[in-house]
Amino acid sequence: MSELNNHSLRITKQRQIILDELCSVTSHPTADVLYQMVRKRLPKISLGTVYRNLEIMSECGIIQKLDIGGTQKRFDGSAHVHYHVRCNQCGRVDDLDLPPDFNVEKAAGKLTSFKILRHRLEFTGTCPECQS
Amino acid sequence: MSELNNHSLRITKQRQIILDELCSVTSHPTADVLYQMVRKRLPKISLGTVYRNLEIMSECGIIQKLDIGGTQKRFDGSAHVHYHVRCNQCGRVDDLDLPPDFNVEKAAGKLTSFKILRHRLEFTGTCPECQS
DNA sequence: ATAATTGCAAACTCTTTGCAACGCC
DNA sequence: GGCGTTGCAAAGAGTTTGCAATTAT
Repeated sequence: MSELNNHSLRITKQRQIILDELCSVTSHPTADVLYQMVRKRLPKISLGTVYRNLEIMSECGIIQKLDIGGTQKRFDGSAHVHYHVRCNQCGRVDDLDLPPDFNVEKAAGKLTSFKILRHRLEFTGTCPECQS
Repeated sequence: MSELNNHSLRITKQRQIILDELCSVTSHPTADVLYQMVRKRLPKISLGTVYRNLEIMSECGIIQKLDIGGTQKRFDGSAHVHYHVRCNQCGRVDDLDLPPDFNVEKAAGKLTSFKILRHRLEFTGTCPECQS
């Protein structure tokens, strides 16, 4: 799948608007939420197109696909490495800008015969709205 | 090894054998792999029963449901907090017994208005078999 | 006795895919 | 014009659920 990098990605209005909408937002929307957002500007777009483009853009490293707890994948318009908090009640996902700890990858590397490539740290908590 | 007693949970042979098989293994099987394992001892068991019991037992804290990358959930017969490495090529998941770092939860708590409850640290790497 | 649990199959949710028409380069 | 991309709908994968029969306590 990494040969997608060699494909010339065309700039279609669908792709542009999906990326626009995703980047316009600090939440980490699921594909269907993003689909609803995009439909306000492109009423005829299909959900399949949204999925296809999110897949392609995350493979190209333009965006991130998040595989956080919960049944649906979420998408992040920012490609830089950072951590996340997920609300155990409503599922909301926020960024958590703790500095990425790459030393922990070295420590892990000493405990396993896996060749460590990256790590993911996720917090579960209760968001302010759900605390009341 | 975990016990089923203590809850209002009945000890059925299905439940007992599912737990037995899960605990007999250091891998982190998906529901369908575990189903195949259990079927060798209980050929008439249904996949739904396996799913139902894994759900119930993880809710009771007897086992853990892992929501690691990949399309299927995985299950861990051990309920103690620990980290995991997942192979980016074959999907195999191993334990990684780095001591859980609860200080990171305190640090995170200072950066967010979420009330932090727990954290999850997962590594991605290439397993020995896939390195060749 | 009675309430939890089971097997079965159908339903459900999320995501992917085949295909003919379309549109960017 | 060529070929990547789209909309549509159907298929796929994984999991959950309704129900009547069964079983643990």
